[in-house]
Amino acid sequence: MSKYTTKQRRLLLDYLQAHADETLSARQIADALAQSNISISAVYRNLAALEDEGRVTRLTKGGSRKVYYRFMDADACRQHLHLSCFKCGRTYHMDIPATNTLIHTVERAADFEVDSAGTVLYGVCGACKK
Amino acid sequence: MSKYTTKQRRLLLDYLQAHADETLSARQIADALAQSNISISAVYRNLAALEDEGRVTRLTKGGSRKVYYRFMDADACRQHLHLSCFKCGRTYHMDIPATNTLIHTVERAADFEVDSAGTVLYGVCGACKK
DNA sequence: CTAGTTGCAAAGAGTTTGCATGGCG
DNA sequence: CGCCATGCAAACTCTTTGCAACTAG
Repeated sequence: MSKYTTKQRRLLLDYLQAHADETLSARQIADALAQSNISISAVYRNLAALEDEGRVTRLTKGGSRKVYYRFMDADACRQHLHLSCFKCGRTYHMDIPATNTLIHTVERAADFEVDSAGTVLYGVCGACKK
Repeated sequence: MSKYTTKQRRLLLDYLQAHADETLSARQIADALAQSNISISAVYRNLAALEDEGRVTRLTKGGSRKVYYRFMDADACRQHLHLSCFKCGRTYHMDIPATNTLIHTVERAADFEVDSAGTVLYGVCGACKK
C-alpha cells in the first residue's frame, strides 16, 4: 500500500506511537502535527494505509458517530481485548486470562467467533470512576 | 422528549420492532418507509428521541464510520451482552449466566466498569462461518 | 386552540478525490 | 529520472437546523 517513507508518514506514525493509549481523531492528529506542515489529506491517506497494514486501528466510542484511531502493536494487540474509557478515552490492554475465558465461553455457548482485535469493551475506568 | 404520537413516529417504531435483529442505517429506514411519506429529517429526529428514551440503540460496526440503529427491548437488553455479525449484520442477544460472571471477573481484574448495554462483541456468527 | 412535529431546503461537519507539484529511492 | 505521495480545493455523504405549515390532544 505504501512504498515510500515520507516525512509526513514518519511523523504520523511517531505521533501515534507516542500516544498509543489514547484514541485520536483525524482532526486531533492533524492539529497536533500542524506545525510540521501536514495536510489533513495526508493524515487521512496515511491513516487509511496504516490501517490496511494493521498498524493502526479505527474505532468508535459506543454509538458515537465520531471515528478515532489508535496505534496498534502488531503482535501484542491481537492477543487481547481492549477496554476503552468513555470519559478519558484511554485504552487499556487486557492481558488477563479472564478475558480469554470470556471469549471462549461466548464462542462455545453462542456459536459465534469473536474477533478480539475488532471488539472493544466500553465503560469507565477506575481512575475516572472515583 | 416526545409528547405527541405522530403517524411517522408510529411507523418508525413499528419498522424497528419488526427488524429488531438487524442493524439499520438512517437511510435504510427512510427508504423502507419512503412509501409512507416520512422525511429523512423526521427519521433522524425520531431516532434521536427514541435513543434518549432508551428504546433504540445506536452502534457502529467495528471501526466503520457508518452509524446503525437497532430496536432495544427496554428490560431484556440491559441485562445481557450483544453479539454482532460482521457479515450478515444480525444481532444476537446473549442470555448466558456465565457471561455476567466473566464480565465481573474482568471488571475486578482490570478495575474497569463495563457498560454492557453500550458494548458489542463483533465477529462472525455460526451461520456465516460455514 | 396551542404546542409539538413535519417537510423542505440550506447549512454543517467530516472525509474523499482530482490534479498539478514535489520528493523518495 | 520515474513513480508515489502531498497539498489544495472542490466534491461528497451524512446529519443537523431554521422556519413556515400542519396536526395531535
